[in-house]
Amino acid sequence: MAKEITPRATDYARWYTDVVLKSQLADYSPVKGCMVIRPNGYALWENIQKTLDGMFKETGHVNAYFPLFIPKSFLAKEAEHVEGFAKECAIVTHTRLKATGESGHMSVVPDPESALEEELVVRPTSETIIYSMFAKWVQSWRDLPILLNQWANIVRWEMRTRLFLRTTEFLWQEGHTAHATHEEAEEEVLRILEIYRRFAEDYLALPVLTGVKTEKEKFAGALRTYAIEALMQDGRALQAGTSHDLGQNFARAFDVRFQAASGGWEHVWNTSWGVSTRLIGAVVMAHGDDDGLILPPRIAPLQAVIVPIWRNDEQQRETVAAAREIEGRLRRAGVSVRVDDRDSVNPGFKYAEWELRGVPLRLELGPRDVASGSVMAVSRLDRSKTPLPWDGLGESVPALLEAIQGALFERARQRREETTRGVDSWEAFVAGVESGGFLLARHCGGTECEVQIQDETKATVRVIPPDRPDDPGPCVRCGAPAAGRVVFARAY
RNA sequence: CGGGGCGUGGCGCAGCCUGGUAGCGCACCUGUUUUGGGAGCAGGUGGUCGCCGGUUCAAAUCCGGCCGCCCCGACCA
Repeated sequence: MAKEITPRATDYARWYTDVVLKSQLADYSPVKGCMVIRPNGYALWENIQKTLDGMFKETGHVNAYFPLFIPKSFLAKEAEHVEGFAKECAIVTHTRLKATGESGHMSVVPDPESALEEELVVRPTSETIIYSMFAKWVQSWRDLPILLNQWANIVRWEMRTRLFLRTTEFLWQEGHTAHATHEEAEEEVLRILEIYRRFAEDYLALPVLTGVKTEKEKFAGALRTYAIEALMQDGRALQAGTSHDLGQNFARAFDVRFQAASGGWEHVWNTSWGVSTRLIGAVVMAHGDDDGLILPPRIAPLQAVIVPIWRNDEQQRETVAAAREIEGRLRRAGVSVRVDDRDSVNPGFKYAEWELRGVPLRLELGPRDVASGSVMAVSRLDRSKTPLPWDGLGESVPALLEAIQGALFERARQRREETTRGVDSWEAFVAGVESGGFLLARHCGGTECEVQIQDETKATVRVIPPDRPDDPGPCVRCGAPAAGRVVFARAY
């Protein structure tokens, strides 16, 4: 049929692209590297936003909005930050176009008269512009902490892009805070990391490892970067969220100072943290199958679809009426549900279409079910069927949805457990990288050695686990003494 | 930036080598029979063949130039 999806086993990358396009999460745009997030995809993002936004607000954060354009000079103020982002900034040089050419061959070019005195960078991230404002707003220790978040779009001119996982423009949230002490900032960074972990696991059903990034992998300008790392079905890791302890690096660059209770002037301690629309890609890759998306019920825009089935006009009236009645009950029970009563396609087509879109639960309602006062619930996970009596649907359906949520997480967790293992020799390491998954290996901590490993195997240190047990031994690559193990994998 | 592939109805492709009425599948429209796993039959709509130029009586096809996109690598959430 027209909706064929490349099987995962044939070509995982193509499978991913097929699923994203065919389930109508997104489409390619006329501009290279950019994508259109279609209603199916945007609804997912809205659910992600709603939940995370609530978690941020519960922990005292407030939303604000800073401009898209940043003075070019700002990017140069923090040494490591320039290094990290200079190569991928879009830059605005003119403020208007002018028409050229003759009729029939008209074109537009930047009007040389309108060249900007100071060119503007389209934000690749907002530390610089936000901390320039903090400098203005902070005077006293009483002004701290500042706990801000913004929902925004940003632009990073990457060389190679992939739907949701890496696009030129993407949507994200970026939290930015300022604190009086390093301890307080570090607490904040860990609080957010925990929010990310909880969100990934409890809502996206994505088991994640948390930990610290190495010097090589940390955010440009940070003292230290924490991250959550998820594992995709093909055995590659995906960084799903980061939380940075920025120390006083930006505070010094932008002169964000406050007068302490003791009277002296001190620089603030900043943190920044973010997750992006990449999370949608993570959900697709972690849970989907050869029939399409599988969405975790807690963030699925549509949790259940009711498919009435009929053979004649009378049955059609009967089953559709019953479907509407059930739809009403489920809505009152807080379930996101709709009836698919289209007469233009047959039930089999509807099954395939809703499976492609990842709706967790299908409720089939034919004459037999109407006669018995029940519906046939079919799980998107494994197509297992459960007949449910109409009485009690307000409880049985939410219970089934929760069961699917749990099973989805458990399945992903098992996949990770099965492909997470310790390796001690370089041979085992190389072979392990090839077969995918997380490798627990000793590493000396040297950046050069880490680069060497990446060059040779494409694997990188994903995280250094927190509170890792002492497990001294030789570095898996260079043999130098290592205190313990870190997590390696090939990553997206 | 390096390597590979591709631009032909909405989508996926054939035709190009060897120039001569633009074709197939899906989708779409109409009718009809269907409807518990992607329906059958009949009839239909829709294309300046990526763009510019050249050769020729004649170009989707041959030649030159340009543009764009996708995939693989280095950079990255």
